[in-house]
Amino acid sequence: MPLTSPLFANSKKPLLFDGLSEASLQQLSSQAVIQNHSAGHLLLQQGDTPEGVYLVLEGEMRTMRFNEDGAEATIRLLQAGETCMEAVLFMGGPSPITVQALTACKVLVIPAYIIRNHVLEDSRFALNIIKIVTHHYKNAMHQIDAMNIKTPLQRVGYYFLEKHLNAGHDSLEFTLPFRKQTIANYLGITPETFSRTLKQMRDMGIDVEDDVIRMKDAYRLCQFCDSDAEALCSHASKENCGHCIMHTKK
Amino acid sequence: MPLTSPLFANSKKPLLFDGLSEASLQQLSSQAVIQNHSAGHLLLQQGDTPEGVYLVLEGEMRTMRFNEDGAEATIRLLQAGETCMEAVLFMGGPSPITVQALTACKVLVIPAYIIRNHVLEDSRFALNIIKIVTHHYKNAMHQIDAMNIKTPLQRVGYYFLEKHLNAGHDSLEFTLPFRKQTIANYLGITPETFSRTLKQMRDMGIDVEDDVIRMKDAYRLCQFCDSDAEALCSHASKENCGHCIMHTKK
DNA sequence: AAGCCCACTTGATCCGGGTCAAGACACTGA
DNA sequence: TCAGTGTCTTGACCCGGATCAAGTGGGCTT
Repeated sequence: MPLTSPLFANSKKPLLFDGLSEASLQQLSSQAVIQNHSAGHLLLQQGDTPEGVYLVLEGEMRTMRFNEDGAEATIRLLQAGETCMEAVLFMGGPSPITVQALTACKVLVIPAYIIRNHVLEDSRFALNIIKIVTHHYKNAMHQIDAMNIKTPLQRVGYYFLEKHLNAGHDSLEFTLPFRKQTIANYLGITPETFSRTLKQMRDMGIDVEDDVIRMKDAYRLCQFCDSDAEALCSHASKENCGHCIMHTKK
Repeated sequence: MPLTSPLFANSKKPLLFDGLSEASLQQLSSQAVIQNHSAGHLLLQQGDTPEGVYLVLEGEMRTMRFNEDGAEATIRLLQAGETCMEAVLFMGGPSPITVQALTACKVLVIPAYIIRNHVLEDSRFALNIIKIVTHHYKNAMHQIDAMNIKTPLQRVGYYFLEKHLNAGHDSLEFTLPFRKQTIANYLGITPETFSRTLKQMRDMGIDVEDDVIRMKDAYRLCQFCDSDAEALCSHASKENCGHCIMHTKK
């Protein structure tokens, strides 16, 4: 299963492989296999030994944690082109997370021992792993303070702001990448509360029609900005944009 | 500032330096400096560019995130021998976290460029970084599901279980490593709720006297176990310990 | 077209943890 | 010895989001 094949036609090349030599890619892909899973299937459960890194080729997946009493917390939501379990392979011990297919999925599995060996052999690959894990960690920190100190409106607002910046600051429209109840769980709120929060959004000039979000102007989400989002904002460099909460507070 | 000096007399050698050659340690320490900070001082604020990795030599620190309205969420609590900012250096962009001295502190600072270069030169160092960051990430995931799905009693119980396993399963006593309000904030609850939760603990045979926790027997915390804690439990290998919730549920 | 399913919305109620306020207790220093 | 200070505890109240329940509407099958 050569990684040079047009596997990533529909998505950008995974960061995991960024800047690697052909030989390096060969070695990584030598033992990789493709799996197909149906919606809802659990690829790996909390407590299991992880078999390797999963790269989503098609479909949607999520990583999560289960409670004894059945409650669940979503850690990450993955789309095609994204990987998971890179971090878990280096934690030692059983997997702290469960991996679930949200829709029918096609995934590429790179065995654990290949990954672990390759880190020591290719320093660029090691750097890629570090970058990916730190990125996940950053998101996790956002989740933590969201749960801790933010109201549902702020959580949804920040989530929207990320999607908005991702679509380009000047686009007044973006689409929710997952089902609403999936996003709600990721944000640590119930679908009911999410729905009620969307109503508040409408009162703030942010129109919600099914999964399409339309803003009256590009600054409607500025009140949810923080220093991390600001770093992604194309208007932030203009010294004082006059909108962003980062600039208006004294 | 040679890292081979008796800097770590009071604590175990940091994982960051584990298995490194003398030459490698030399290179890392060549530009390192020692700083002293008083209690409450902010070594680095959200949005700043991180200067390097902080290694706590003496005292206590924490990493956290601030809200616009002043609320704060603790990400990590650090004691002597622990490091922070390794992850942030590889995230790109400004620091998403604030670093604060909880008590008077002595810290060793290793400049960012030294760390970033060294990852590419010493694969063992890269592996250490990966292990540290994944470990932080694992803790972050625990925090996320704790905020999401656990009651205060469960959060405190799990925190206690970790400390208990850390002190050795057969020790019936352990000490809270930080002030109660500090731990409360880390767990995402108020000091009042933490205090009330401790009262519930007493009813469950777990005595709390100031910062010393005494259990009637070694199995009082088993109900808070999960697959991650189980991996650290010396009694888990006995097929079915008959206490742990992991074994008693069908 | 009818019936069903599913995602989402809306309404009504409830309760857990936050908030505010006061009290208990240890430690400090004059 | 006795204020003064800070941490922790306890009590009373309140509110926001979870929960439970019902309603809406689109898409599917038969």
